[in-house]
Amino acid sequence: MNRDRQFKDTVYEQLSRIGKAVSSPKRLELLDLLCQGPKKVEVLAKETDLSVANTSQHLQILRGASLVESRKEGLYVVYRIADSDVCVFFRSMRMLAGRRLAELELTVQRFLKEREGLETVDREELLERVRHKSVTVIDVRPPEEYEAGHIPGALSIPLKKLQSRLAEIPKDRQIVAYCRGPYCVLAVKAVDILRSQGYKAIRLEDGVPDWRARGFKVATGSNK
Amino acid sequence: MNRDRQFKDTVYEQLSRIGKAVSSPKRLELLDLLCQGPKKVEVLAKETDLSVANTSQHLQILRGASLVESRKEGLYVVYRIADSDVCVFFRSMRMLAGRRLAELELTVQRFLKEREGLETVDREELLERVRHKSVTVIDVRPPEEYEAGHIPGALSIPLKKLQSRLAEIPKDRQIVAYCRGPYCVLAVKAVDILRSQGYKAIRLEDGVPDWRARGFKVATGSNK
DNA sequence: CAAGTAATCAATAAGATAATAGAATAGTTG
DNA sequence: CAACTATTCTATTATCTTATTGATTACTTG
Repeated sequence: MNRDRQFKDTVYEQLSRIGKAVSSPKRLELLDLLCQGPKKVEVLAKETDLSVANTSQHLQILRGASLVESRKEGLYVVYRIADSDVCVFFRSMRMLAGRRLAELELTVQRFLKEREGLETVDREELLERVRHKSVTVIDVRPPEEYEAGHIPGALSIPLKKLQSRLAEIPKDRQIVAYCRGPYCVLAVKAVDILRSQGYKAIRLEDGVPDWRARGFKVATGSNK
Repeated sequence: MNRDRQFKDTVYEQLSRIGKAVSSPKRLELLDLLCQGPKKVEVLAKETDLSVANTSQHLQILRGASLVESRKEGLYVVYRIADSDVCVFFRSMRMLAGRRLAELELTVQRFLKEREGLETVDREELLERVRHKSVTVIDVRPPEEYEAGHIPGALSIPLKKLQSRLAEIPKDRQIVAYCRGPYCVLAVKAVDILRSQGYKAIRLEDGVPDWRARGFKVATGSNK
């Protein structure tokens, strides 16, 4: 029955290729970023605080596991998620971690929740309001990510430009800011800024992958 | 902006605990087995062809990632999945691998499919027949796994006992054998044996976790 | 076609991981 | 309470991983 053992070893060896790919914190960060849209190596390196060489190596490991693909575009190499299933998988991993790892919840509580004053908004309710456009939604991610996919009706106001573009935001309506997902800090900061300016602002934890996973439509392209 | 970096590092570090846990082939095999039901260390060691000491270590790593739990029961330590979400996650990983990794598909084709003569049964159709009990379903896993959860109406006939219990299986009906899932060899062997004895037997790729994931009921306990 | 740029490759050192074997522990049974 | 059993712990070795650095490749652009 040695043939069975060999078969099993090969099968689980293959499965573990996916596991190995997602066993490094930096590769998970890269994957999370790529779930927001395609990106050049340089950008990924900057976002993750890695050297370009190191980023490149991690990306090749992800590519080896068929989780991402790369294509030379002009002077740059652009990496992208190989299949939307990869984002679904990443999300299921993120949610499992969120539910099972107490330390993770704690880290987030300390960093994000304290700033928002632990506001308890009903998420489903908030999503409904976003869906029915009864609130002003702003997407504070970099513009390329907005273009790659955003919540329909959302305004693209990257965090970096927020201060200078406050005039575009109505002061009398409820503002909802979102970014890459529950572990992204952009929307948290946006809410900080908006509130200090007297806006009624709130953060939506979900990112575009979460929005999509709920079966809601995602818009692409610039808002002109 | 160093505080942000620290936060991100902590978050992805946490996420990677799950990734590290599923980055070893042997741990994946253990997880797959535990998704079939709770098991003693000894049994897990035998099933995976690992030494007991080595098995114990791997199990502790899985426990460190909160994927499994252990409890001393009499003379033995019994390990079990910590939460059914873990099986859902494992399944999503298995399916991602199945879809993305060509080598995996190839390995399975070579080992399993050739024996079944590459029979092309419509899986949905087969599941329907199993669901409506218009076929005789046999569960060829060890009895403990059957007791921990099985397809309603299935007969428990462990592969080891199949030869001696052929009399219990009606010869005029279609027989469907299932085991742990798509990468388990038990049902393949059962079908081999049954066919050689003149039965109209076929293998169902799905295991109990897949059955459950489709929203179908799972029965527990022995069949008396 | 030379200079410049983005990405990758190669070599290394530090650190983590896995299997093994033997010792130790905790609990059970005679 | 001594012998036994299942599991875990410890130490060791061999094997991977990761980050770093500097060199190299593949393109583009002047």
